[in-house]
This record gives sequence, structure tokens and C-alpha cells, in this order.
Amino acid sequence: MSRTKKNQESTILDIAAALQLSPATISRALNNNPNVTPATRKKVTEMAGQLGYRRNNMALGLRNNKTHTIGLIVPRISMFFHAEAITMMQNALYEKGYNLIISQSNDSPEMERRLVDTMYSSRVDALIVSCTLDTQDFSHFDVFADNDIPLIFYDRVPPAFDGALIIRGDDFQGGYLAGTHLAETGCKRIAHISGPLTTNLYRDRSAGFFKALKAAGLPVYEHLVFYQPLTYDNTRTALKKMFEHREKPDAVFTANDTAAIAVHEFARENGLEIPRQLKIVGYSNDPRCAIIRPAITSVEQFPGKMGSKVVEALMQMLAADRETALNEPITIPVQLIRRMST
Amino acid sequence: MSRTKKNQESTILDIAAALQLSPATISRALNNNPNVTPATRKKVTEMAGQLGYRRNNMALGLRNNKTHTIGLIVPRISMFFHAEAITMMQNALYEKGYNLIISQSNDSPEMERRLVDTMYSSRVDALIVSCTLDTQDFSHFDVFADNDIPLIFYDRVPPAFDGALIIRGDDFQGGYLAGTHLAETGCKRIAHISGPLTTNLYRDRSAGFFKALKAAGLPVYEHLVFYQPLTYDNTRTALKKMFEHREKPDAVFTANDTAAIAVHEFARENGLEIPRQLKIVGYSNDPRCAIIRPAITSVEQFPGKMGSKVVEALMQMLAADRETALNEPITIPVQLIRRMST
DNA sequence: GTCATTTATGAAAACGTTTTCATAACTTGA
DNA sequence: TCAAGTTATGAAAACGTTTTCATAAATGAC
Repeated sequence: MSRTKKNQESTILDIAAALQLSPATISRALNNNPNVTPATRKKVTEMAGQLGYRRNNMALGLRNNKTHTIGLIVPRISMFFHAEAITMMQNALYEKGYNLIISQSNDSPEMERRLVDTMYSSRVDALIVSCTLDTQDFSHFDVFADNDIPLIFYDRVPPAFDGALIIRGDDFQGGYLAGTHLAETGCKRIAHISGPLTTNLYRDRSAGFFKALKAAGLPVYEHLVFYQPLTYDNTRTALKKMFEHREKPDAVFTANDTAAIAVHEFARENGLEIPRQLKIVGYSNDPRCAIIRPAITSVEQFPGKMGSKVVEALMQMLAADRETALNEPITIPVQLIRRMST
Repeated sequence: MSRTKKNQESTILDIAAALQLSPATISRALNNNPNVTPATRKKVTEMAGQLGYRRNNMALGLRNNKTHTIGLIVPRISMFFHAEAITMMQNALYEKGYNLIISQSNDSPEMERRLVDTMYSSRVDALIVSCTLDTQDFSHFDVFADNDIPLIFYDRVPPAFDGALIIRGDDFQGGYLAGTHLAETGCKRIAHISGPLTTNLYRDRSAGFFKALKAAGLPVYEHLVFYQPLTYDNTRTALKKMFEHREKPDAVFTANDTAAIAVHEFARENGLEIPRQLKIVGYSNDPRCAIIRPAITSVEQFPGKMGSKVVEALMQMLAADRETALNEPITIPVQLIRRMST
């Protein structure tokens, strides 16, 4: 591990001094500016290499008012959906020469607010956001719209936001597919465990589901519908209540996969045979659904596709002059993945 | 969504002009410098709010040669271990006033090299890295050590690196625990599916495992040991080979959980009863291990703990003057989580 | 060989902060 | 009231680039 200690990070001025040239020429040479002699360019790049020169992005950003950095705020990167989407975005952005600053709100609106401020101070060239489940007030994002900095919401989005682009999965359709599928397999009393209706996701999934039930001529049983944070424990409690009731469900549609897995375990523990006695449909197509036995039917959201769509739209926004674009919301189709649980 | 368009991002000079004060005073007021009159401070903060002022971090970074940004390079954020560790780091760093730039090498050494360069250009205050499986040459990290920028490797680390801190799980002990445990449950022919030996992780896990076998007086069967990328498909192929052999294994220790799950599925498909006919131990304690039935025994690495340790060490490095510190490697203990598969 | 044109280079300003040094304005103690 | 300290403010330089404008050098046309 032999290394030569260089105590100074070298700058464009060092190269200029070493070569008896002006910093302007060095800058031009390094940026492939056409009117600089090939000979000089060669000398410059060689000296740059020799001095271990690397451009200082801070100075560049200050000068050009561009950071080539995109901010991203998600509730949690460990969620399968987000991990996939982020990976796709990051790779695509990197190829375009952009860095991504990822941060997590941990589903806390307060944290989200702070992060938005930090992102603005860092002068990101654009901001991509998937909101907190509880974000009701979206005014902290105004600073981006006000300053014409591209802003994209995806997945968990505000109902509408002037000056931002909205990209989301077709949650209504997802709920509808789930409901229709369960109805077609002959279920009569279909329970529904949804998340809090403060977010678009669950509102739409539920709406689609109910529409499917109605279309199939099935009733909605009040005691079989829950709106609550979709944790493992919450789901267990809900199930316990349901099964204490006289009219027990013969199927459950949960608005995420963690809940679906909770249902699965509950069924196993209580000797309910899946799918004969209880059918299950989850949402998101988390890999865990495919591993558990019997495997769980779920709604695929194509996170990677959503990620590429976000980047694609973003590139357009960055290229376009302010007046164009900021188009209509974009919706990504979903697909029901049938497995053994139904 | 009513907003007032401000076409100019306001600076400290705007505040100064509006208040008939010098930029120096504004800066002081905003930074809680003690010698500025409370009255002035009040006026300044009020005006700042009114003008929607937010400090420009680029300018700050250029001036102070500090970005308050930490770089992170991991193979893949979707891996459970990394997602957990990152979350912990990010939260801890944020509280200390640092931003985190996360990026993924996708296990490509070439990409890793490019990312290191980008991170350097972005003048991160420190770099945290978990290497590629195939990173053999670590010279691209020299630029950090050369310029005395704190550098921390964790999990997948170089054998040694002058000028960097190394934090890793106790992989040797993990392998040892797995081997001992299987020996104690009475297994005689224990197979081992490991990853490529290019990385410390698998070298150490395997070494620990073999040591345990030796201690228990068990032989190592050549035909039951595999070193290969630990994908689902590779594992299936390896198993097929093993079970075509006359002396079939009665247990498998895989060096990650994806492989363990592949073994699990193979067993089920081939009518091998777990744990009676085949016992399984995985590595990482991925949540999937707990969901599958029978649940898989695995080695817990405490990713969160490793994350906090990284940040803790980093803070020390950032505070210390160059001469102190850059201490000995740190090892995080592991723990065998026993489940139904053994 | 001269003049006009192109081409390569340099000087200097700008981006938005912070900080050193200097100075003006206040206190305080006799 | 005055000298001696404090305290609050300002002026200017610095961080490392890029870019406009100017100019020197080189080329080409006659």
C-alpha cells in the first residue's frame, strides 16, 4: 500500500502554474472546448493526471448554479418496492451524470419537512418524493415549485400539486383486480384490511376493491373492513376480531404484503386451510409472497418501471424550458400475480 | 395551492441590502455569532424568513472546504443487511448534521471505481464503503487516504488498508457457530455452499466452519463443498450434483440466506424432510428465514449495530486531528438464531 | 508583404458564503 | 469628563471554477 502523500488537493491553478498557462485555458482544455490546441490539451490532461487533479464540484456548482445532484425522499429504503425503484433511478441517473442524495422520512411528516429544507439548501437540481403515509399538508414542497425546481411525486402522492409531476401506480385497478379475482373464485364474504385513508394509495385500492364487489353483486360487511396502519400486529388483532364474529370471512384482501403474511400465519396457527377455507390476496408482490407456502397471490406494481418513468420524466423537465411540460399525472399499470393462496 | 412566485433565490446580500447592513453582519446573525445585537439578530431572522432565504450549501462548502456530506458505496441497497445498516447510519448522521450520498456499485468493480472518483469530486467529508465481491485491487481508494479524508470500510472489506478504518462482522465466529451447531445436532456429512473466496466474508465464514468440523472430529467431503456466486440457480445446480453422489449430505451450511432458501425449496421438491433428513443453516438472518416453514436457522449479523458503530467511529475520525486514531479494526459479534430447520 | 480573418490564449468578474482585520460606537470606573 | 476597554459593525479577501471580453498570434487571400 505504498502511496505518496500529497497534502494539497490540487486545483486548476496548480496546473496553470506548472504549465505557465492561464486557468482559463486549463478549464477549457479539461472541458473539451473546441478552441484549444491539441498539444495544449495533451499537456494539460497529462499534468492533471500527474497532479492527481479532480474537479471541485462545489466550485462548479456555485459558479454554474447546477449541482448535478438529485434529491430523493422516501419513507423507507428497506421496503421492497422502494429499494427496487431507487435502484433503477440511481442507475439511470448515474448514466446521465447525476448523483442521487437518498434520504428517509421514516414515515414522519416532521422529518419529511426537515429533509425538504435540507434538500433545498443543498441546491439539488430536482427533487423526487414518495410521501409519508400521514402527509396531509404539502406546503413544505412549495419552495421547489416557487423556484421552478423540478419536483416529482411518485407512489405516495398528493391529490394534486401545482407545479409538480405526479407518477403513481394504478391502485384503483389493483384493488379492482383483487376484488374481481376473489369474487370469481367463488368467495362470498371477503374481508378487507386496508391502511389509513390519509394516503391516496389505500383510498384508491379500497375504492377499486369495493367497485369490484359491487360489480360481482357481493355485499360489503362492515365488520370485515379495517382501516389502520398495516403492521403485523394490527393485522393479527383485526383478524382475531373478525373470527370471533358469527359470520367469518372466506377471503381477505390486504392492502400490503406484510398484512397478507400476517393473515397467512394467523390461518396456519388457527388450522384454517389456505386456500380452501381462506383465500388471501396481498399488494406489492414482495418476494416474501413467493417464498411462503402456499404462496400468496399479490398485485405487482412494477417498481423498476416506475423508477425509469420517473427518471425519464425528470430528464424532460430538466431539459425543457419552464413553460413547457409539467404535464398530466402518469399512471403505471399493475398486474395480478396468481399464486396458490387463491 | 396559492403561492407567490419568487423568481430569485435570495441571498445574504439581499437581506443585507434590505436592512442596510453588511453581509458580514447577516452572516453572523444567522450563525448565532455572540457579538451581534439581539435586536439586529431579530431583524435579520425576520427578514430572512420574509425573503424565503435558505443558505446555499455550495457556497458554504467552497468557503469552508466542508460539505457536511458523507459518501456511501454499497453493492446493493436492496439487500436486507445493507438496507438496515444504511437506515441506521443515515438517521445517526442526519442528527449530527450530515447528509448521506448513497450509491450502488451493483457488485461491479468498474462501477465502484467510478463512484469513488465521483465521491471525491463531490468533496464528501468522508467515505463509507462496503466493497464489491470481486474487488481485489483497492488502489482507487488511495485518493482518500492520500488526502487524509476519513475512509471506513465495513462488512466487505480489504484485508488491510493503510489509512482506513475497518469494521466487520465476526465471520469466522459465524462459520464456527454454524459448524458446531450442526455437529452437535448429530450431522455427519455436512455440505458447505460458500461464495467466491475473493472476499473476506466467505473466506472467513468457511474457515470458521471448517475449524468447527475439525474440532468435532468430522471430515470435510470434497464433493460437498462449493465456492461460487451464491445465487439461487447456482445453489440448485450444486445441490443436484451433491445428491447425484453416493454419499449424500445430511446438512448444508450456506454462506448466505438466498442459498439457504434455495436449499429449502430443493428439499421440499425432492421430498426431503427438514430437519429430519436435511438440516439447513444460512447466514445473515434475512427476514425470509423466519417466514418460510420450517423456519431456517441463520447467523444474525446485527446490521443496525454495525451501522451505529460506523457512524460512531466516523464522528471520532472527523473530530480527531489527523495523527490520532485510525485505530485497529473493529469486529462486531454475531449470534446463531436457532429455528426449526436444525 | 500587407490586410483581414480566424484561432488560441489571457485577464477579470462572478457565484454566495465566512472570517480576519480594522474601526466606529458604546460602556465603565475613576 | 476622560481614558481604557468592550462591543457591534463593515470592508475585503478567499474558496475553485467558468465565461465574457479583449488581445495576441497565426493563417490566408490578394
